[in-house]
Amino acid sequence: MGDHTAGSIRARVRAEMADEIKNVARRHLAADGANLSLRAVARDMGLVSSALYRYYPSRDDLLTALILDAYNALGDAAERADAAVRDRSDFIGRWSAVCRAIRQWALDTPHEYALIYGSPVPGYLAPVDTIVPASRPIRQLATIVSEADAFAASTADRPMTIPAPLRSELERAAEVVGATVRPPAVARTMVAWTCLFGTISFELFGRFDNAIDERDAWFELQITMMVGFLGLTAG
Amino acid sequence: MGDHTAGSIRARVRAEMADEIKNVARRHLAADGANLSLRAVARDMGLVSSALYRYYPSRDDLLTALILDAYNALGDAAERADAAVRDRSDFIGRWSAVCRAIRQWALDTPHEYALIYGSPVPGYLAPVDTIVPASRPIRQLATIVSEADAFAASTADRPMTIPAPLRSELERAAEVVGATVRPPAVARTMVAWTCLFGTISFELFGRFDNAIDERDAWFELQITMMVGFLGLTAG
DNA sequence: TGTACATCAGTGAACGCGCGTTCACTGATGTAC
DNA sequence: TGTACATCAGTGAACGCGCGTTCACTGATGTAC
Repeated sequence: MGDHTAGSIRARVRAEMADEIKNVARRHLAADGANLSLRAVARDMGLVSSALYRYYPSRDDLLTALILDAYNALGDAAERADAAVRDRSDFIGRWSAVCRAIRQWALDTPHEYALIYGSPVPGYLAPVDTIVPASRPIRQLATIVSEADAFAASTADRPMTIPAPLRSELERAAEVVGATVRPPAVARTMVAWTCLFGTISFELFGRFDNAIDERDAWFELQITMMVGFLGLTAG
Repeated sequence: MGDHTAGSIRARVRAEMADEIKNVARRHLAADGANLSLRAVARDMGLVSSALYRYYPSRDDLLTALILDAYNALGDAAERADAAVRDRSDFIGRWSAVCRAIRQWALDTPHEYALIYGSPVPGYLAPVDTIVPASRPIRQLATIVSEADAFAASTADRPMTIPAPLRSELERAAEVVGATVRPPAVARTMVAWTCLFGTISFELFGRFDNAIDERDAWFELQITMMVGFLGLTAG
C-alpha cells in the first residue's frame, strides 16, 4: 500500500484491536455480570493485562464503551424495527414491532441488557454522553404515540387529572424527546414503557420461572393490553 | 438467672449476634451493592473475619439470610398495608395502599430492594425456600383483584383472547397464589404488577433522573392509571 | 533506494490491595456430679 | 457449695487466589531525508 495509507493501516489495526477487546469483554460480562475483570479479558486475548491500557485508560472507560455500545445497539434495533413497517399509519404494528425488537435484543444479549437496565454498578458513574443514547428507545415509542395522536389513531391523549407541577414536567419530557403530545399521552406512554422494561427484566431475571413458560405468548398478550391501554389503532 | 434459662441465654446472645451481623451486612450492601465482603463486615464489628463462620457457614448463606429477610420485610409491609384498610370493599384503597407500601419500602431500603429485584448476583443461586417469601407481594395484589372480582367491583375479568397453553398457565398461577380469578384478570394483574416494579426500579436505578422530579405525584398517577386498567372500584 | 530516527504495541515485574475459607489455639462460660 | 469437665465464641496466622494500575523496557513498524 502507498505511503498515504500507512498511517491509516496502523489506525485501522488499532481500531480493530479496540473492538476485539470489547467483544471479549462482552463475553466476560456474560459469565461474571458487571464484575468485569481487565486481567481476565487480557488473558483471553493472549495479552498481558497492562497491554489493555494502550486502548482504554482504565476499567471504567472500557465499561463506558460497552454501555454506550449497548445503548446504541438497542436504539438501532428499536429504530430499525419501526422503520421496517411499511404502512406508517399502522400504529399498532409499529408499536408492536418496536416492543418485540427491544425484547429480542434483550433475549439475545441478556448481559448487555443487564448492564444498562440492571442494578447500577457500584462505584461506577455513567458519564453524561450516555444520556442521549439511553433515551433512544423511549424516544422511538413516544414518536409512535405522538404520530398516532396526530392521526387521531390513539386515545392516549384523553383528559386525565394531573397536578400542575407534574404536568409541566411531562410537557418538558415530551419536548426533550421531540414528541408533540400532551401530558395525558406522555403519562400513558411512560406507563407502557415502564411495563415493557418491567416485563423484560422479570423475564430475564427469572421472575417468571416456575410460573410462565409461554414467554412469547405472554409478551404478545402484554403488547395487546398495552396497545389497548394506549388506544392505538391499526390505521 | 436460674439454671433452666442458662442455655437459652447463650442461645439468645447467639441469635442477637447473628442479627447484628445481618444489620452490619445490610449497611455494607448500601455501600457496595451485592459485592458483600465478609471481611469488611467482620472489621466493622471489631471481629476477626473467621469469627463470622460461627454464625454463617459461608458468604452465600449470609446473603441468603439477607435475601430472605428482605422478601419477608416487603411481604410484611404489603400485607400490613392491605390489612390497615378498614373498608374491605374499598378495592381501590386497598390496591393503592399496597402499591404505596411496596414503593415506600423500596425507597427506605433501596439496597435490599436491589438485592432482590436487581440483576441477579453472579454465581449466586437462590435456594428454594426463597420462592414462597418472594411471592408474597404478588400474592397480596392478586388477592385484592380476586376479591374485587368476587364483589363485581372490577372489570379485570372481561374476556380476552388468550392462546390455550398460556391460558392454562395463568390458571395454574392463580391457583398457586391462592386467588380465585380467571385468566384475563390474572393477565391484567400481572401487567399491573410488572408495571409497579418496573416503575420502582426505574425510580431507584435513576431512569427518571433529569426527567421526573415529582416522584410521588408520578407514582400516584400511575396507581390511578393501573386502577383504571384493572377496572377496580372503591366499593 | 537506503539509512537514521520516531512512534507505539506489547512485555514482565512489581506495588499494594482485597477476598473467602481453614485450622489449631485460647479462654471464658455454662453443666454435671 | 465446690470441683472437673464440656461447650463454644473468638483469635491469629496462613493458604491461595484475584484485582487495577504503574513503569522502565524491547522490538517491530512506519516516517523523513
